[in-house]
Amino acid sequence: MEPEHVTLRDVAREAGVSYATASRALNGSDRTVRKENADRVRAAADRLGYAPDLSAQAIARGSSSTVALVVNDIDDPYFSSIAAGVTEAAQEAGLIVTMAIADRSPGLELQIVRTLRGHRPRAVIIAGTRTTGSDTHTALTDELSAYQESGGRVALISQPELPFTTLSIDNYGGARRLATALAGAGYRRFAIVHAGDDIRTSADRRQGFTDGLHAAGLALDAADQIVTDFTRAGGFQAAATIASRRPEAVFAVNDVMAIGLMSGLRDAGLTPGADIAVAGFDDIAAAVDVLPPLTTVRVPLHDLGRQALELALSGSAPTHVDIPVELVLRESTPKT
Amino acid sequence: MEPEHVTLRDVAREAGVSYATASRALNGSDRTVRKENADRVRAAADRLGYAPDLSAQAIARGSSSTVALVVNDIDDPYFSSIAAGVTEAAQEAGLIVTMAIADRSPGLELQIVRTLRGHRPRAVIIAGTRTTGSDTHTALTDELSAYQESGGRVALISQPELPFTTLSIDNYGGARRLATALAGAGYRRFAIVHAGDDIRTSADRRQGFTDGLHAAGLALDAADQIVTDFTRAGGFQAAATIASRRPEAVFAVNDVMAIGLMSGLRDAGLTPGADIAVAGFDDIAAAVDVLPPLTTVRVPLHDLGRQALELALSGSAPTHVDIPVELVLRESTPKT
DNA sequence: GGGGGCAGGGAATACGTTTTCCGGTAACTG
DNA sequence: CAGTTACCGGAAAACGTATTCCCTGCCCCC
Repeated sequence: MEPEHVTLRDVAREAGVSYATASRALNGSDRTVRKENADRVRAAADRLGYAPDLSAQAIARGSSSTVALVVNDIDDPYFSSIAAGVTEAAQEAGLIVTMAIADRSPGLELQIVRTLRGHRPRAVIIAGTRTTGSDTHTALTDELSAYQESGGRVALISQPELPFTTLSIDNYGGARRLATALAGAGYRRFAIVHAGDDIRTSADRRQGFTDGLHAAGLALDAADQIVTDFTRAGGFQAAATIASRRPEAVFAVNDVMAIGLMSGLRDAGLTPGADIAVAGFDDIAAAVDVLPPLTTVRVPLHDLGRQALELALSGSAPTHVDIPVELVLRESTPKT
Repeated sequence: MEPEHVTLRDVAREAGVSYATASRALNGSDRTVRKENADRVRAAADRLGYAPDLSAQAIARGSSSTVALVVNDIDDPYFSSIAAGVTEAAQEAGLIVTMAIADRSPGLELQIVRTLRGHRPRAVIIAGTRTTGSDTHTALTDELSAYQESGGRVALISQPELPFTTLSIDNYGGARRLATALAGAGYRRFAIVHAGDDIRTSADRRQGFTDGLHAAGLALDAADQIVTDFTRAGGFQAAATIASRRPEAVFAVNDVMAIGLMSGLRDAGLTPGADIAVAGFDDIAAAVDVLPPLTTVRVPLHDLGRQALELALSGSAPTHVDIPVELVLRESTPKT
């Protein structure tokens, strides 16, 4: 009924050799095995449908063949692009990805890292929304340090305040250049839709944008800085306030918020791109399919995921890599 | 320098008990251990930063705490929504998800399933694009059968021709009802943008749609059935042909294709919803953010992922579950 | 006070691999 | 032809945990 797992022993018996020989024949060992025996073993393995137990391999070899990935929300294109890059690179390296979703909760993130550590992954990649100053902050640092000291690799995405290898998106610079460009295009009265400053990414982008405006001699009223959720729904909700303030241009600190905002504005009777300019950040795939196409700042998310894994696997000392971004002007911010 | 992993033995020594006792104290065992000892063990574990080696646990217990998930492209909202549902349910069950990306290649999918089997996951969920009649088809069936017979659970999404637990989206019925609705709205000349019939999902939706048209007394010229890739790019490319044929309404067999098509049409000087109606299938999040909002057929992707995992874990005999879909008429197909 | 039960601790074994060590055979070298 | 390699097979240890089995000591009951 339940044919217990076919094990290396079974293969060896079937092939008429010791299981040491079988082991050597089936995976790359430095020891060579006579061709005839090797063939017999492989044939037996095929016949029996043998698949090596990766847990047993991991424990015997002392290192597993997995990498751990923590994201906030796999259904958000920002994270799914990163995940795609990480997974792609992992598969090329013959590694398997274990993925966990932190649901934007630092507590959950910490708990996840704890659990994942039990897998003894070769590397752990965290693409979270680091919130500054929380108490779980140091707990996470401790956990990752312990992991790193026992030989694990860590790479973080956009959390430069932690003492690990980090890939930093140029959030500040990108937002600042965006502000400069919009001011140059003739816009004068702005609003910004952002999340709480405890979310680093949001805070940096907001700061970059306002600094860019200042440099152009423009200021931003507090009432025109609308704080909401870091999601599409957040952007959508902000539309009501924006509609009542009627700025000439709005910067939403990421594309999903910007897209939600555009839908919300339309519901309020305003046409994005005509009545009001809208810009976002990230250049997710959907940015080019909304109408009007969204002005944004391109972040090479897919590559970012790739690089994060490659950097982690390379095993270099903790380092910081700056990921350049690129301004992408589209019709949502027409020249005035 | 490299403090080797702290193991159960270390914890036991630190706590002054045998490691059998430590093992019993740290995870739920049927055996009870004196409270004083249990506390000492837990304290020691905390102090040393002990995390149980899940591989070792898996091999000792004979069952791991992971589930395997295979998707075609995590960066596609269809799959990322499913993945979100699967992962959510897995985390609630205390399980960890290992994810692999098959990149729409049956061969790769097979290879992945082989590798994943080595993890001895509690369940494997496959959300692929089953292509009918390929030679890897039976190889995959064999592989999954072997896995299932050794105690594993399998759940597939929309691949009803395989002898495993399957969640079938009502692709045919949804597309057929869509056709009926569009015909009822007054459209007469149609086109379909679809993928090759080797992709079951595409074939079923195409068939449902044309059958629906037939029932309404309408027919579809072969030249109005455009075959292209099952992706946004595929839809985009199809726009040129559509623009030259100028049907009144186009059905793209999924939303990402429909959205690509809309962008392509616009580039060709046609306004979707005004010059030409467009409908898709899936109701991905972006469907409501494009302009005009996309008429589509809603598939509860997130729930689908959840159910797939729950069904697999429940361990019932292989069964087929029908996932109902819902027509969602939006402005991309205005009443004529 | 003696016997039976039971709670709980520890030694040892099992899990499925890899890898070290040992031994034997065949092929070279001088 | 003897001695040294090179090659290769097998026995056994190791990895970190769960679990079985045994043993001790205590409590309870008659």
